Amino acid sequence: MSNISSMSTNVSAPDIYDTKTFEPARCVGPLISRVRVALLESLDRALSPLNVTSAQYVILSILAAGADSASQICRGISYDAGAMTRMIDRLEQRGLLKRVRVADDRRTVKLHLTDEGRALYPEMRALAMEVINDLLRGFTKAEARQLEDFLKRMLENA
Amino acid sequence: MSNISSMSTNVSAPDIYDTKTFEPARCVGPLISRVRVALLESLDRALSPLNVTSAQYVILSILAAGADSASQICRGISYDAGAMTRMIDRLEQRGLLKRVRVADDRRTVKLHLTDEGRALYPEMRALAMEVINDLLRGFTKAEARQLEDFLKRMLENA
DNA sequence: TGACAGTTACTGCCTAGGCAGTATAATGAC
DNA sequence: GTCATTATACTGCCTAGGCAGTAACTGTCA
Repeated sequence: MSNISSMSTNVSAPDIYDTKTFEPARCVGPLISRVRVALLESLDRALSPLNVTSAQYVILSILAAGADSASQICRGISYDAGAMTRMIDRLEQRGLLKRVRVADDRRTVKLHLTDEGRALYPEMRALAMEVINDLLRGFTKAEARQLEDFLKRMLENA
Repeated sequence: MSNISSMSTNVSAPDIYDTKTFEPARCVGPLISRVRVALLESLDRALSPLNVTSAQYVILSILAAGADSASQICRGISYDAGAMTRMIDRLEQRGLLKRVRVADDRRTVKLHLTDEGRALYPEMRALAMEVINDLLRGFTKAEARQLEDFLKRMLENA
């Protein structure tokens, strides 16, 4: 039993990996990294006809989900605030959103999709969905739900 | 059914996400990214007493698994060759490995762990194993194997 | 009211990966 | 044996995120 797990619970399941058999290059760590790279590459490829990067899509999808300020988005996905300022610069220059200063709190800038952003977002979303469906090709829905559950549990453990 | 999946197989399971219910911010994509960030943060924290970063550990673990040249490692983990040159610079400066020019192929530099690297690696490996075990806290071994299987299948789909 | 802490956005600086181009060395075709 | 192709490592340039510091602003509480 690892030190870390014994700190957080004293009636725990056995550890998954043990010193004898643990192979760093074959465990879930590298697998997750490689899946993420593969996903982002596919996503960038799929979105390139729209002249949008995967990183830009991520921000827009959070905006579309209801967030409307930079700090809100940063908190939501643990994104650096400085990087966010520059990301918004790019999205604004690309014409997908605009900064709107509001009177009731003059620190914040609200982020509004432009007409082009609003028109393009459903296409991005459809392309992203295709990419993920393709990555999950051959999965049953139950397996996909279980994968989501596993990932959520890992996040809760972190 | 998505265009992409219908291209690769014509007798396929139904797509996991559909246009009506797909929520970009809640699907497996962001989950995988966040798990990866959480894993790397924990790993950096765990390795910091050894004055080693998670990225450096990754390279060393591949060396320890048998690879011994830069290009081999780059191919193995899709790592940029230019970035690798500089990564090796840092690892060499840190005293964990050394470049060794060999006579039979004078293009390549073989990478050898130094005594310090060889001595430190088992500690890194143990710390990394603890981090991953902690992230998988509460998982049964069967669940962990299934998670590995899911990730491998996604990689094969990519 | 006014000091003060917290929030928000932004900027400069640093690090690190991606990509293109280069030099050297090995390999293969003829 | 020579020449074209490929492999390997490296370099310069670009982009982008992380971090620290700053300015403007808000809310709180003495």
